[in-house]
Amino acid sequence: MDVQRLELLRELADRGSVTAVALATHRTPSAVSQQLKVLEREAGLPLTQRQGRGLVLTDAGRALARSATDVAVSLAKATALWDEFRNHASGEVSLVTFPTAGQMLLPGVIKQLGADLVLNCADEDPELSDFPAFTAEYDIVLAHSMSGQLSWAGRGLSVVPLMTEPLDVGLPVGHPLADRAWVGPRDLVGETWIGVTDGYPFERILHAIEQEAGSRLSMSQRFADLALIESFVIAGLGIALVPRYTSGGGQPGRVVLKPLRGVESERQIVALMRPDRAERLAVRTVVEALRAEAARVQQAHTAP
Amino acid sequence: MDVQRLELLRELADRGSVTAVALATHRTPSAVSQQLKVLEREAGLPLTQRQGRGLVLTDAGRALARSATDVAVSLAKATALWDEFRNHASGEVSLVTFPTAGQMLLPGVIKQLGADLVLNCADEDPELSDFPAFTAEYDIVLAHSMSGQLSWAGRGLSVVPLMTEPLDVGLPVGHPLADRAWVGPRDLVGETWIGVTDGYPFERILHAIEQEAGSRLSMSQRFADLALIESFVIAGLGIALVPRYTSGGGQPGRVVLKPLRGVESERQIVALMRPDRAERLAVRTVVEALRAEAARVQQAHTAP
DNA sequence: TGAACTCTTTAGACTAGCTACATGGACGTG
DNA sequence: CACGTCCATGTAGCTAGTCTAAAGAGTTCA
Repeated sequence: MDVQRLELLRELADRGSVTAVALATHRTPSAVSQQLKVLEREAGLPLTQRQGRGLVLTDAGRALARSATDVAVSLAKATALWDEFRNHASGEVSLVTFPTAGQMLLPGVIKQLGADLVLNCADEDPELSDFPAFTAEYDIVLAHSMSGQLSWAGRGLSVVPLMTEPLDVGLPVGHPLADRAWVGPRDLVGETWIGVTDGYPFERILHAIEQEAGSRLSMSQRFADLALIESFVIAGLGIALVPRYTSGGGQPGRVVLKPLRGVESERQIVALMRPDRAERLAVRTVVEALRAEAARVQQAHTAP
Repeated sequence: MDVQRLELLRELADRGSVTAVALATHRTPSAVSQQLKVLEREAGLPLTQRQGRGLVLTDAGRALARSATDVAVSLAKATALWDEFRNHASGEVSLVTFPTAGQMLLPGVIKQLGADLVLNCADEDPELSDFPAFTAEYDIVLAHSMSGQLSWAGRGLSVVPLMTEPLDVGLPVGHPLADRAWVGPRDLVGETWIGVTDGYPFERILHAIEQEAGSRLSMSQRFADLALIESFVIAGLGIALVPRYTSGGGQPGRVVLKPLRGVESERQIVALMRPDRAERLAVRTVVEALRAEAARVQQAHTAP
């Protein structure tokens, strides 16, 4: 029984097609197909079956793929162990982030890391994204969710919480509410809102405000990009929900933030990983740096 | 990083020499040496070092070998899983026992097992043996110890308790104590004992009796083989400690057994295994059969 | 029906790991 | 102190397993 073949099965479970697995593992589809066939012959029972022009796993195949994860985890632990003996987090780590978290955390993280650890970052628009799917492609996926609502639980992924970021109400300078210490749902009725694109997680909070205030909010625009939203707020075209630590990325200091009370208004920022990749020393080092940086950012905002 | 190579390192940790590893894995010493060299180059740090004409592991090597066990365990779990899917415990299982346990349990166990599971048994004299060492060679090692005193704990082995067997005092027919319901340490002063070979675990109990009774026991002979001891008891040459369920293997019914009170007098019979081998479905099946048979034997002795 | 896509088959090349044999220290002995 | 023995390691060549490349077979969609 061979680990490489098991790994291939696991990749197939994650990626869903032989071609995708081949692409990901730098092989030809033929090689993958052959190896899966050998595995199946060794197992003595069908692990895959054709469906249309694609290939899907049988129950047995899925079960085996799941236990292949355990193998990968213990293997990763072993390599991590010897990396620790050399104290030297080797290799490259890839990471995807949604824009605001990247802007908030990554510059500080990269400064923390040593020269022999290369961190390759990319960003993806969060509205469109199925965060867990990215774990196949990247070592670390920075994801966000509303508090409590962990949509990716129970998928067999490692989840490391990094920070909880409050979502404030962003107002233009000179707005009637701008000299208040905080605002509540009832204060916000009648305002024009700059909303987020459908499916974006902030939406839930806007709905909660409507619920509390007992009337619908008027939504003039829908954007995904925070800097764009802020520019509209600054121009006096409406108010918006804005993550507290990330605000001001575009034009610093020109949006007035007011804490929102009466509605739970915060987002969780977490790192999502495949369990085996989470064991790599290099990955663990980056995650630790992310946590440290997140704590630093949070500290910097609460201290003054 | 390759699992096979890790496995080799683990074997080296267990067996202590390249030649032994080669022998055990059906390879030439050269092949083993080459693979270890590759592993060392991959690891980037020395895993072994020469000592005299042999080879010993460095600290890093030992640590890595330990984590190799985890890999082997998860791999064994995976193969066990697919054996379960076929419901078919495949292959051969090897087992060593000390004579009395074998006589008590093995015939019943082998009857329980299906035809497609081959159980290869061997026996070893317990007095001489370092039980854990046998786990390198055999899948299952039947071992015994006095209650509580588990000499093999913490060596990273799987231990499955099978039964606790009382150790009674064996008397010849017509002995003055033969009509008593039980005997205590003070009853035994002045008797001539047939003892066990030095280092044999029963010895502890004899010492405890001496302690309780406050005088030394006179020990006329020292044997390892139970049938031999019993033949001496039957001949009226002395009395002896005899495991209750195993007694009478030679000449049934001619030794009178009396429970011993006032001194804890029992032995634990356990199955010892390497953790990875313990995961194999075939091995688990045999262990289960052993437990069932042990329970049956114990039942048969307590019911009437 | 044919174009596009996916998996599989086949044939051939390459490479990793094995054996066989030779080499070089370390230990024990006459 | 030289000799045989034991153990690990180099070297050369072979084999088996795994890859690529190219053709084939089945499915989907226009």
